[in-house]
Amino acid sequence: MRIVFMGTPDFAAASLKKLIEEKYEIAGVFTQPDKPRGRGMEMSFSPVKELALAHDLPVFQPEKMRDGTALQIIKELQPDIMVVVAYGRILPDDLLAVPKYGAVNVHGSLLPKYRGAAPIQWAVLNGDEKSGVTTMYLAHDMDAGDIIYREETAIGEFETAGELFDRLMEIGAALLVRTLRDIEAGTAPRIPQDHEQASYCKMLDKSICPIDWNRSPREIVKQIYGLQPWPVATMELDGKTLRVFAAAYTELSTGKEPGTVVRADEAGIAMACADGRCLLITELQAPGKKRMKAAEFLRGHRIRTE
RNA sequence: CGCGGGGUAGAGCAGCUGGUAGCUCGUCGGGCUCAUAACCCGGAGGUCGUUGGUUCGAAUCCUUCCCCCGCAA
Repeated sequence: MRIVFMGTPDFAAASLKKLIEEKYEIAGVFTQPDKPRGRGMEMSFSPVKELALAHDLPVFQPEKMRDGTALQIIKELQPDIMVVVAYGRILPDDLLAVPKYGAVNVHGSLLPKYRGAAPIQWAVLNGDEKSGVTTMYLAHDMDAGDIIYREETAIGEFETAGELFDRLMEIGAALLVRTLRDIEAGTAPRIPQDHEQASYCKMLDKSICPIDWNRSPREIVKQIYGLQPWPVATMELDGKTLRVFAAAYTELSTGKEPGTVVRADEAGIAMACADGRCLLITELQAPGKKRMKAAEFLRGHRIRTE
């Protein structure tokens, strides 16, 4: 199997790494163009590019997918199949049609649920009990191709999207290998998606960070853990915006308005939520500071409780 | 030179309109109590990130560099 791999972030790099370990022939690697990023705006390579370079694989970073250059490159590389994992680009149909076996994709959700940009985070944000990975053939519509394999995994009550991400990318890498093996052997299934059941998720942005204390403790917990490592849930306290990293349930109840600080001690900062229930904030970060336990934060910050 | 915040005792912070370093917690010793993350008394612990400068004198003003953090991607 001669493969052209397309991907950009860590999630994709995990799959590429697996393919390399499994001795697949990688004809070329596509990844997003280098961009200045990080503090100081220094140029940096994508995780996929770093990995590809470390293994002397040819790297391609076309700015545009539809001006013919990408198609030309693919044709010259003559892949049997294309593997696309979180590449960050919509691929034109003529490109997908080049390889004999077409193009397969690893997606971080149990399709047809959560098509789109941030499926893993949304599974956590919505409080789902389980998530998973799907391998499928790429089709014209985003994440709508025929399913090959799916593998489920349970989501921990206090698992962050980042942690689930790490788990799914390993599961995805293994599932990808199995998928490729069976495609080559001709035994891979091809199951059309039930488009009626499809749901789409939006890309995350900071507008969903502020915590709405009128929601239930569990909804807020899921918001806190689903928005890590980025963009991180926030709360207002003494006019400052604190980033919230961890919370715990508590039996404490109150008659106070949602958003009121009910108690602040070693255990954490108890905030009033919906229906008189409370949520204990246990780890946070103040502007310009690093993240710390609520108990540590309280040593230097007097908080009024009501 | 992308923008901004910060580096003060083990931890979290105050002091920063210049004049011999302070608070909370922890820690150590003692006391009190049937008892407690309780309370009281006392102690230890700091080259105030680094370099140079201004000054009679700098944590506090200016300068060099290092590190941490947020925005932006």
